[in-house]
Amino acid sequence: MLKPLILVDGSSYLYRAFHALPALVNSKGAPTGAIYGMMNMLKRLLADYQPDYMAVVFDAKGKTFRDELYTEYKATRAPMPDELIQQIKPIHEMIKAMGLPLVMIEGVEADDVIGTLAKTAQQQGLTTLISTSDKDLAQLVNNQVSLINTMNNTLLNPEKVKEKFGVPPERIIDYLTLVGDTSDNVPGVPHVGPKTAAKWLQEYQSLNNIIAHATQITGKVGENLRASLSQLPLTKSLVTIKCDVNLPFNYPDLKIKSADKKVLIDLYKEMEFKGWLSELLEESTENNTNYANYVIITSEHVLHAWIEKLKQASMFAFDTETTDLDPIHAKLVGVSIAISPGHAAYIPCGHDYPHAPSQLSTDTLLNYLRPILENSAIQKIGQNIKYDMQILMNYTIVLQGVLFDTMMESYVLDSVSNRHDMDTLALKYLGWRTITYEEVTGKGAQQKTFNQIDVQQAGIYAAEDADVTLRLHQLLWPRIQQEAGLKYVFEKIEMPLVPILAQMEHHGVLIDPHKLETQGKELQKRLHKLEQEAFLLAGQTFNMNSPKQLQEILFQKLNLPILQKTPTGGASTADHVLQELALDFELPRTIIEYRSLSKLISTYTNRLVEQINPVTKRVHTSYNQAGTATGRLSSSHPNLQNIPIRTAEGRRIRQAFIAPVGYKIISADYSQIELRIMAHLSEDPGLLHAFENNLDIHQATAAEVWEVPPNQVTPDMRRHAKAINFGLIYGMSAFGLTRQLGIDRNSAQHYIDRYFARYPRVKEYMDNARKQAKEKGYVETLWGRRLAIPDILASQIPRQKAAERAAINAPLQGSAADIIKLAMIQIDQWLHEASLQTHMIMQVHDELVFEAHEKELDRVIEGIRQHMSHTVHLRIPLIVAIGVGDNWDEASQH
DNA sequence: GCCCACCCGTAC
DNA sequence: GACGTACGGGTGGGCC
Repeated sequence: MLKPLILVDGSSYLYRAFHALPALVNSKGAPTGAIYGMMNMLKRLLADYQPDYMAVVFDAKGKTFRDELYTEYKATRAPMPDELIQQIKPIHEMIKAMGLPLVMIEGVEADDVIGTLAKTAQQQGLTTLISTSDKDLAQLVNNQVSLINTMNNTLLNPEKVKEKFGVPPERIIDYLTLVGDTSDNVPGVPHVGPKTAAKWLQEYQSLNNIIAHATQITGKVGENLRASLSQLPLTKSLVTIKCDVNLPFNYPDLKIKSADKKVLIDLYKEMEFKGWLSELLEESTENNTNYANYVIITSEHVLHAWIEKLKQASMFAFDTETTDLDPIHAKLVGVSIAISPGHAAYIPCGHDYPHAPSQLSTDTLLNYLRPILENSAIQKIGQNIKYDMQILMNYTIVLQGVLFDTMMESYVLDSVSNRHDMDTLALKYLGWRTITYEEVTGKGAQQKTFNQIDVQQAGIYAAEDADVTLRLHQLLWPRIQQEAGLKYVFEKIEMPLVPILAQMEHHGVLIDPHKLETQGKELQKRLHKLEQEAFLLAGQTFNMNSPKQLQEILFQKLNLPILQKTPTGGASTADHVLQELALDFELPRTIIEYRSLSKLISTYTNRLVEQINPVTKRVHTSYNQAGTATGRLSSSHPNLQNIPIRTAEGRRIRQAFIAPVGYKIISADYSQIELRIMAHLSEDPGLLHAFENNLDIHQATAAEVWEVPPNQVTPDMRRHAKAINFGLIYGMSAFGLTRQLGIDRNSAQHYIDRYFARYPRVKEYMDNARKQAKEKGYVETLWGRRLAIPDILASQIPRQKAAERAAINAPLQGSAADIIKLAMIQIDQWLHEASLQTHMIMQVHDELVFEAHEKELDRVIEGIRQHMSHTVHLRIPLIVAIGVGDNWDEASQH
């Protein structure tokens, strides 16, 4: 069988690669993401089909026949982004260097070149595979021509075209004529989309026949069709791909030539595609690979030599390999180190599959490493080193001298991109595709733990991790050093916090499982009763946990009014909707109660007990230090930052967070910290005055907005003022306030106007935040942490508005995060220096929780208060509310 | 059985 | 679309 001719729609792929893939840049700042994506796709095609003939076709300059026919053709298309333009020349060079025929014909669109080539090939009896992501090309499909979408590996043959569009390939032109193409600014019949077009074509077979029966088609779309009749021929000629273009070459010119490796190597170097570069170098020199200088150490004398090297080195990168992602359960399997780029070693100590080679024992290894790891004068680099710190704690090693964590370097440079794992960073910054953990261990049911992995294979993987960590640091650290604010945040906030979080996670929080189990059983009973009640009211049984089924019962069966839709168009059953319905109906009331209990039981009572470590009797959360866009921490497994507090039933969960015998729980939280930061940043006299005098801020706000003396503020006024204050922090609109307070739009707007009249500098702050985001693309915290606001220039207005709200909120939330992090660092240092037996065990954004020894209670409370209040100095005081108790709930009552 | 989008609810 | 930042449970549909 002859190999197929492959035609690549280069232009469409370049666009898709550009938008779908992360925006890579090389160290000179040149964008390379689209090039990388395009090359990836071409390499896949070559590997999958091993073609002899191929053409990579791009649009070229010059007006086409479509521009002549229709002056508005592609008129609404946004100009090509600069980052993409810069990548076009390199990708053309790279394609040529690979030996692939590059086709660009002035005045002819890529589609028409592809159509013509496919037709010619067919006449010669060849099969053709067109690689594209553009659906318009489906019109070319027949028994000898199919489309392949290399992005998701889907093949479109005639049957698949029918399946996808509802019409066969020979009707695709008719279909496209009816639907039109908004991206090319080609008009179809208004309000006719894929569904209607397919329906009509099934009914009338062809466009011509539809036109002939246009008068029979009823409704608004029928009218639209009749109104469009005169313009349909134009649309048809615009969407029809020309298959008879004059081509200045012959089929043999499309033969793939051998690659020019020298040119390719230079290009890969320029783009910093290190993985492909090493592949090529490996091919040409056989032995020069990235991994050539990785060694596996299994003898004491070799290890000894490396230990000497480490003592000499000014810094090194290291990484631990273990049996478990969860550091509490993990056992050490090996350690890797890198002392200069490419110069790395793996020391296995815990591989235990059948016939594993002899290794150093964990004890021997750690005895050699301990003096190095505990020596703070020897600088270490890690990737997510909090994890490695905890592993070493399990072996009583206290890691010192960790100055750099590449995960935190990445986070400080760009807190908005939410991936800071090593594989992502290596690709983004080094163009290096690392061996992934899954590639080594497999996944799903067959996944092995690292101790079962072949030592040789593990060695390459592990040594690469250390090597890449070192290289990432060498690239990222200079970028941080250039910016004083980022340097401060990295050196004085994030890195000192790493060992503190490691210690908090390691220490854990004591939980009383019996309390939770008792509560769980009670809740289960009540839940069952509520369920029976609901079934009676609904007149049938259904799954109360399913919003979908619930929605059918409420709005279809019982015909209750639909008060709000979900973002995807369904009828919402969210709490506030049910609250409203509950005024008139009984079932929603039952559902509300069921939901709140069901939430408690599934997320808290049951799950929390399951997550207690059987050995320590504690839960060991994991704080993600690089997880939020604003600088806050997040917590998971379990999430200790969303334990209920608002309801009595919820607070029973907190009662299960207990102190061990001889200890008490202390809870200390900053009062109104974000509003205080708003006062500081805006320098608004009204706000400053309120906080300087430690007034009840919501009462003071109410007094200002309603122009009454503070002592005449009613509870309702205060409640409204509180909602306004919170709303402000979030950049809320009059609409939002309307919904929050259940008042009409005009009153809401009036409140907001009054507020800004009374606190004019707050308004100024907000305008400035928007302005800075627009000008610089980011806003900053008080300490110079940068918070990117990428959507601020988005074309969709709602996204832009959301970005503006984020720009207002981020400096407030982020500065508060900076403050509490600084406080944690100071308090931790003080607790150590004073040799106190008190442990910091949780952080909940504006609250710190401690386990304090009873005999030092008074001293610790006063110390915590002093440190938290005076960590930083703002224009107004920071007030800290502190409570003590046998459990977290008691400690939260101040 | 695994993965993911969606809806919903908890915290600050 | 309408109030910022998170994590996570259950459902239900798609995929292998």
